[in-house]
Amino acid sequence: MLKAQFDHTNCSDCPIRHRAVCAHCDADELEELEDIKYYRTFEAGQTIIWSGDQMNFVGSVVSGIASLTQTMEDGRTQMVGLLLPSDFVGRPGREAAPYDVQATTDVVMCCFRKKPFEDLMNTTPHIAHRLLQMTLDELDAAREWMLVLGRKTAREKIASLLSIIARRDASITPKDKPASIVFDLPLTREAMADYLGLTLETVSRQISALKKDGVILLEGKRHVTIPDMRRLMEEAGDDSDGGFLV
Amino acid sequence: MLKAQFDHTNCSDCPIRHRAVCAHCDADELEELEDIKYYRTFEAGQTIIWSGDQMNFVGSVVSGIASLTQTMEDGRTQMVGLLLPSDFVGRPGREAAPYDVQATTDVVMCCFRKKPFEDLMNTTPHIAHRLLQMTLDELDAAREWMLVLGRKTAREKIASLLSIIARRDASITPKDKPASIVFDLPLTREAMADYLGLTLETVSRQISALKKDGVILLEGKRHVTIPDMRRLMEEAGDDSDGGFLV
DNA sequence: CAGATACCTTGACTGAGATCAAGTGGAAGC
DNA sequence: GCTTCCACTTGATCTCAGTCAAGGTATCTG
Repeated sequence: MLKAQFDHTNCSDCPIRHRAVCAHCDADELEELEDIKYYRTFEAGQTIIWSGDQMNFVGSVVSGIASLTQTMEDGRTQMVGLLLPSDFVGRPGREAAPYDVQATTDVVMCCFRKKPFEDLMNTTPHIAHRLLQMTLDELDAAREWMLVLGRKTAREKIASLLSIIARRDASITPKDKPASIVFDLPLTREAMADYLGLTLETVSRQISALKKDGVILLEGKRHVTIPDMRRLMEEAGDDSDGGFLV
Repeated sequence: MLKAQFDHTNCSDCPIRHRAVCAHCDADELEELEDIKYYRTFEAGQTIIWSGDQMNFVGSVVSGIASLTQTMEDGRTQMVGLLLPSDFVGRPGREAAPYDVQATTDVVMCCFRKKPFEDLMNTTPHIAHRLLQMTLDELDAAREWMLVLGRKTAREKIASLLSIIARRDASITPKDKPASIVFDLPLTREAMADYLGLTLETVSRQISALKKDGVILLEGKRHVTIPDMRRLMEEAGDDSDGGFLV
């Protein structure tokens, strides 16, 4: 069942080589990383790290999608981060994990044992610097999301999520066709609800409404076409051009 | 009107010396910082940085409280960060500011011109490392807040905010009296609403309700006493001991 | 093939919080 | 002392999203 697209073993062939925490490393530094890295795969639905657990590794998502979630005692859950390929997992300098990390799809991770990685960080400014930039980007994304959670309507929330996923895909697929964007939703309705602070019924209703109004086209339950990205952005409440990040 | 508690000019006397971005700097490094630093004061209500503006400085909050806010075209606003003394403002490596930064109370900032600070960061691992830790802390706080915004009830939101403010004060005032905590709210009802994703009427109603139920005591509109911190934490939905940061 | 399961949709009703509106209390200004 | 203003409170009503419930569809299993 786990058919990981996982056919490289050294960093130079790595699909996230130029975007992950190792992006700015030179050949020597990469060699040091090679020594402490190992790959792990996780099936969709599996928990990668439990909140409160000791973290003994950090690493990068190579392929697939993982999510960070917080859960209250009574079961209410909120997704607080979506980890895409090249995103970093774990926190140098902290013992215990603050959130659950779950594999939303099948996931391949490039892991580093925590202690050696921390040592390497202290001697390799390229890594520390890159990690700071990535963390600042994540902080911006988290704050962007706070606006979505705090002030947007259900319809705007769905549109916001779709536009984030669409934009991510757009950055991977050619940019010269901004006309119509096509992608598969990597999340179930329930996962979307957890991300958006909604119930899955509301998610379903709003997706149906956006479909009825022609903002999106649906084929099956997951295959989405955005005929007019500008229209979607308006529905999301992010007027026009304002670019924000995943 | 602006009576800044601002009676130091060199770093060794600085009240945030041990907690700000300069915390780990040694004497030599501090001297370099002294050369590029300058102080600015802002009155309550003043905007320190406008979203989209070129940022030509970064810096630390020395005293007072500032807030990061995002605003939609139709006027809906969401506060996405609360900056307390020692918190860092600005983002090395980015040109434009992503949010408005506003002085909630009178604020004193220790500013560094951006370019020299970036240069210094590249040559001073102590600063870069400290900034990474602070950014990771802020990211944790932002994600904690996402749970509040996405999944908590109005009453729980208010209790969460009060417990954050109480905990911050507790970390400044002596710890040996966990029995009853007293502080002044540094935010208007409207600012609380913007932070919590509520309306100011709902904030007012829930504060009244918590008062009526004996969870808090109010003297005037701003002076709060928490007779039983554990009770407040329960109301916030953060069961018992689970510690989280400002 | 029947039955189970996971994921999704839709409908009817409810309720928490928003909205609209009026009023209170205290400080500042004339 | 009176007015004005601002921050806040309280009440009445409305509405959006939650809750509860039923049903649909595709995939998997024995």
